[in-house]
Amino acid sequence: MSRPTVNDLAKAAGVSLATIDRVLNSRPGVREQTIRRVNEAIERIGFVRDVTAANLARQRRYKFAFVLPDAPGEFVTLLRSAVNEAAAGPIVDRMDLTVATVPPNDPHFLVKTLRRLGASQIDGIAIFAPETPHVRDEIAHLKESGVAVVALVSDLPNTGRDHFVGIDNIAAGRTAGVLMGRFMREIRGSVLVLASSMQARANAERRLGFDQVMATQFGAIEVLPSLEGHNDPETIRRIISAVLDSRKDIAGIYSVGTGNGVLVDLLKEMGRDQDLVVIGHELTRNTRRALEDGVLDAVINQDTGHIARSALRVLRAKTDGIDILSSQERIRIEIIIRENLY
Amino acid sequence: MSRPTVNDLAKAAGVSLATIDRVLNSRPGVREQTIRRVNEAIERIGFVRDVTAANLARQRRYKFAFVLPDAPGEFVTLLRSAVNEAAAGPIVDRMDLTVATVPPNDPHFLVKTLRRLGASQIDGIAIFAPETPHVRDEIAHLKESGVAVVALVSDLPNTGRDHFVGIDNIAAGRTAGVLMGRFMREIRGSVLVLASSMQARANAERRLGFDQVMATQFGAIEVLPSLEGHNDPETIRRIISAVLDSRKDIAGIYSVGTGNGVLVDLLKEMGRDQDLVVIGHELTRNTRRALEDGVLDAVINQDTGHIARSALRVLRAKTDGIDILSSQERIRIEIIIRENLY
DNA sequence: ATTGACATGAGGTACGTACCTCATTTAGGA
DNA sequence: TCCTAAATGAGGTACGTACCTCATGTCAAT
Repeated sequence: MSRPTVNDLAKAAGVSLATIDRVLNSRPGVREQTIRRVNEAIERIGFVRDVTAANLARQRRYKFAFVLPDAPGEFVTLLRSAVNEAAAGPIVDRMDLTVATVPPNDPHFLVKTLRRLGASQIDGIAIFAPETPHVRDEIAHLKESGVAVVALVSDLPNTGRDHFVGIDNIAAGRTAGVLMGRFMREIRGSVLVLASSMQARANAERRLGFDQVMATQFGAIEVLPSLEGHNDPETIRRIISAVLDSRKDIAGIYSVGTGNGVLVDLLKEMGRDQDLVVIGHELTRNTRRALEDGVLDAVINQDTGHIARSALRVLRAKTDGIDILSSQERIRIEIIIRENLY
Repeated sequence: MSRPTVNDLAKAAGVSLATIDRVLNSRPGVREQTIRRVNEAIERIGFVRDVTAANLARQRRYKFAFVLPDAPGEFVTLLRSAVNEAAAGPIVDRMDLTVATVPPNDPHFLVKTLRRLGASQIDGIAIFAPETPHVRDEIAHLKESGVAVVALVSDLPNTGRDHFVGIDNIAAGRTAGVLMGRFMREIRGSVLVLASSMQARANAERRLGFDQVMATQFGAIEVLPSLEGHNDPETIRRIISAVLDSRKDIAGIYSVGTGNGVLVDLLKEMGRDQDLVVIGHELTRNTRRALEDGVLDAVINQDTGHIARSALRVLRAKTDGIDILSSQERIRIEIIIRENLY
């Protein structure tokens, strides 16, 4: 009934408390056969370390860091806010949390930041950055030092990171594609695709998923080549209005990334805010308003609050060597329309 | 920098540790002015009780119970599974969790169950049951005894419960309505509405939301009176096929509750599995398969895992007298199609 | 049998807080 | 001023575990 303690475990293994401590904390000076005996007793009586008591005894502070890009996009701002909100809640009990910002296209600076963090007795790092060979190497070093590493939003699949907290962007693009095709009354015409830059892996994956669905399920709709707005309002205005002016068959717009404020304003000015199917990503202040105004028909969202909390839970679990609850840590591809806004 | 302890607080308030203990734990024998002095010191130095250290000292076990209906529906089965899964995870540290089952239409048995739980030194109860005057009274008693009460899935708005963990079913119905209208290529014809029973408050609310949207945004679509299947496969088959046979203008089906297995099978048998827009609720094994097969076009879901964990977090927070993180505890109205299945 | 190195045990203190007992102080009334 | 009741302080033990020191035991080699 009651939870077995280290005293129970010592009795069960036939050793002293000091030996239990040595085995549990991998201290030197214990024979293999004694270690085996203790581990068997752990299985036998179902001993589970009381992590909160241990943290009290050792005055444990978990040192975690988020490494976020210093990018102009709204999503990063939202993510930073979410990290700050999580930092003010119960999840950070006994945690020291650092947020490090790196320029988005400077792998050298990123590596330097990771190195600095690695040298500061950090327990875990959540990284939102693209994968490069140097990043891969640095993460390998972190792993060797026993630092827990979580890839945030954008996976780092070849780095040996402990966990990925984010969505499958191909599936997100597919989701957008299905909604685009289903929301159109007639399967004809063309769809304009807007992205900040197709260099970003997430954007490329979303476009790929979108194309898959449009080609297989809505073949009579032509998906136009991606227009790159580079987060520049004037560029976005120029390229979008040029296409809308020259092609009369545009039936929908898929905005692959963030930065939807300019797009929404432009559609309103052109009087095209109610006749196109417009689908974007990420629930920001701009996309919220656009959903409410009916300019945006749906937003494919990943909840930054869930992402921030999940990263912290995973980092803590990895540091403590305990299991995570998979269903809790699976970030959803959320479809948001006006009626289910939250 | 470091977190103030009870020793720091004693110094700051100019009293002994024993007095601090008396004030913090509301023990008798402390003058009002001393209490005031301690509370001012708490504000001044930002003392926050270390709940985990206190729990260790007092060998605290939280005693929580879920009161669930013994109903034949899949959703309750899913919810029970979710509670069991949560019970196997880290969230139940120092918790004793009980699941009590009550017949769905027996308020008397429910009240008896609540009374029994209330008499067992329970700290908190999560209740999935309809609100009746007797239930209201019993919850009032529980509240008087300091028991935390969370309404689960179906709100108990006039009971003084501490928190509601669930979705707004009117908004869920509206969401279904928007998808129904948007997924139709032509705004005409009629929609068949299937419910287990319209007596259930959730079902009535969903139907209300659905009607609101259909009437205001898709007025040329006729929404038929609800058909009540009473969770009986034969009844469901009979009433659905009768309508589908007699009316050739049926363009969509809205299934308000659960129990979609029979509906899906029948549509397949009748060869109507690909030409209707079919929208249902709750992500169950049946609706998953139906989404994958293309019989169901969308499912409006509330994540039972999130609900179970949220209830436990809220009950624990209420018992400890600390704040909850609102954004974490807001249950989403999820739109699930095949591409964003999880 | 003796010695030395390694393994293990015993006992103590610490973490922040709860809770208990008994001694001391304080405040108010006669 | 004295007495009494109430308020407060002082000190100790407990929770489960970490971590330290030093004493004791074990084993292998000489």
